[in-house]
Amino acid sequence: MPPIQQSFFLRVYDVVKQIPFGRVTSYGAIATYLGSKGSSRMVGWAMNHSHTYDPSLPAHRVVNRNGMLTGKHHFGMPELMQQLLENEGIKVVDDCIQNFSSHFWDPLIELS
DNA sequence: TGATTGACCAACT
DNA sequence: CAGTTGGCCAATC
Repeated sequence: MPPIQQSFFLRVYDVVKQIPFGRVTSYGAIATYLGSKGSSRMVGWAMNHSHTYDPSLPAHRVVNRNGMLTGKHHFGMPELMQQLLENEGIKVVDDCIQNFSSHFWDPLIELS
């Protein structure tokens, strides 16, 4: 799939949309896939307004590099993010995804 | 129109 | 070993 030659923003959304069910990825992985690992902060910012652009974006499948649900507080209800992840078969304990490596979905590999 | 910030990450002190 | 800093891009103050 040819990468969308749009703003950083839209490319982030494009990647997030392609995250498979029951899988998760990290901000840094997305940023690296887009070519700039330094812009991982941007990814987070983009997700902040993700619902404004497209409410259907699976933002709950994007966590930080440690598998910690740092952005859970942005889902309206902090419990919602964990709820959605567990609904996909992902175990979350203390805001951390258990067996994170197994659920990790790397756009660098999967979208190569 | 400059300065600040943001759901991050890695490197450096 | 923990706290700080630089980096990246876009939006808000």
